[in-house]
Amino acid sequence: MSSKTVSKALSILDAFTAETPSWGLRDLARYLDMSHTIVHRILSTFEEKGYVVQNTETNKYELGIKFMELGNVVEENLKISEMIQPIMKRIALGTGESVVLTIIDNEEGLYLKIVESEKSVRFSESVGKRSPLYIGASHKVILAHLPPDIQSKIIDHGIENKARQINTKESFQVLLEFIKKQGWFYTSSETFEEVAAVSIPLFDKKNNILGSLSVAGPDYRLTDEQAKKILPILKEYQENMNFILSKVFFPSRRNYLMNKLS
Amino acid sequence: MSSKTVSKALSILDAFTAETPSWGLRDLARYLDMSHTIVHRILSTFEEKGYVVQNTETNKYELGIKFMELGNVVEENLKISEMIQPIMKRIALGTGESVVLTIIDNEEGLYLKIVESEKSVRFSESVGKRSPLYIGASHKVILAHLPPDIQSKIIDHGIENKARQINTKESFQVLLEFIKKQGWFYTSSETFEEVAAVSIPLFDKKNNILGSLSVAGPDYRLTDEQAKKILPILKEYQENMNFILSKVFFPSRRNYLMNKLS
DNA sequence: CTTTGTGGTTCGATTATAGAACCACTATTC
DNA sequence: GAATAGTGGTTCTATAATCGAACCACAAAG
Repeated sequence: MSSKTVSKALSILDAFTAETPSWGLRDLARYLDMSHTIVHRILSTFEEKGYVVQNTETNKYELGIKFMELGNVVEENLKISEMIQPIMKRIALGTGESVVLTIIDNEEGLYLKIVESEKSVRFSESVGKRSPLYIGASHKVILAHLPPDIQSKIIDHGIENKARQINTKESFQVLLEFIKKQGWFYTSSETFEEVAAVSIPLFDKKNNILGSLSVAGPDYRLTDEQAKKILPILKEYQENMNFILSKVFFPSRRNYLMNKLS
Repeated sequence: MSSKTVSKALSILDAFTAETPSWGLRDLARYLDMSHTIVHRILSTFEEKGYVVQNTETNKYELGIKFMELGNVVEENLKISEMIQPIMKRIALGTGESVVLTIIDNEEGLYLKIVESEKSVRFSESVGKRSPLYIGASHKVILAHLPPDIQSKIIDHGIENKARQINTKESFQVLLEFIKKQGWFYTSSETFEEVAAVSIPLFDKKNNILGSLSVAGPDYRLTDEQAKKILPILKEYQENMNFILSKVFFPSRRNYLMNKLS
């Protein structure tokens, strides 16, 4: 059994995103289809505890610095910066492009870490963004290694939302099979316009898919041919990343998706 | 009025720190002096919403990746990385030492951002750590610019906790006055053993203290004399930082401390 | 100066919560 | 190997916290 009140409180938190980082009380209540009274009470509690601040000029509510703290607790716990950063940095220097670590989290792909290239024109996106698994090389490479029943569910979801990446379910499944066999994938202008990426999958010790490692850059520079040249550099660090991620991602995290789908 | 249930839920979150990032159910309940039933119900809710994960091997609970996302929402909202990072990087390169941005948040000092030096021996601490305002250059420089009544309250708090930095209230107040007049401060082995730091205060447009900017390094390298050489580099960027932080920190954040103390 | 919008508050009827007592399980003790 | 003490997890009802219609006070717009 779970707590209704806490659940509502967390739904309120979920409303704060990079796109909508500040909310007026009544706006937020309408968006969540809740009474403004309860939203107000919960926000007051968050504010009391330092989790939310109210802009005194606009009266709008925003997430507090507390979340940076807690985010850091998670990051430290995962030891991401310590172990993975140096590898990603090396790949960024070796390829001259930005390097992206994507993981699978709750049916979606999540940019966990990005190390940017030194070049003035480079792929630069914000960590923490989620998107469905049928879009982009970094995500497709993950989807290709998921069990068929979960694949099927996610593809159906894509078809429902009329994803332009999917023609027919069958052709998409053939594509995924190809990606799985090839062991890497290249896309151009899928998730982001004019951005291309090469991705390889990352696994745990038992060969369960964990996420992917990608090199991303402007499509005029990161062409199909250039991607093939970059591939060996990526693959050079694949086992190393697998090893670290296996240690860092406890079974709990790995199974999270599976639990949700069962 | 605030919600008791949500308040309890947030107290549970507060228990997850860099030092204690994972908790067993009953341990946590004991620590919080709550019934394990309610802790369990709240944790289940957090888990359902992806805010907490349970390690399937140890059964212990940990904060979920969600907090990295929300932490990022806050960071994007504050535009810290975009605007402040380049300045701190320049100072780090110019001085060869790590650069620390500290802000005042709810009676305490909070390391908001650290750009590390390139040297192999360098000051390296985790962002998000809090400590009382009477310890260390970066914090004292903030305390020196707070209103007398708040200063007094914080010093009393330090005396209660037998802080070794404070001899008598009077002598400490004299020191703070000196720091305020001088406009900067240097300490060695205060917050961290063998670590020295030079700090300058940062203000908003109305000259309210917002935080401090520090250069920190090993005390054998960052001596008193070296600090004086570094000072001009720090001061060079002071107004620039003031300007950016004033824009970035809404009055809500600035007044947070004051509201709490009133 | 009425209307419609804020954010914030009040209070009683309703409903979700609290927590003792309970499993099922594991590890340790004697 | 029976007894004990520890896990995490669940059940159930008296009770206490929550919900939300109706209410401010205020601001902007018509």
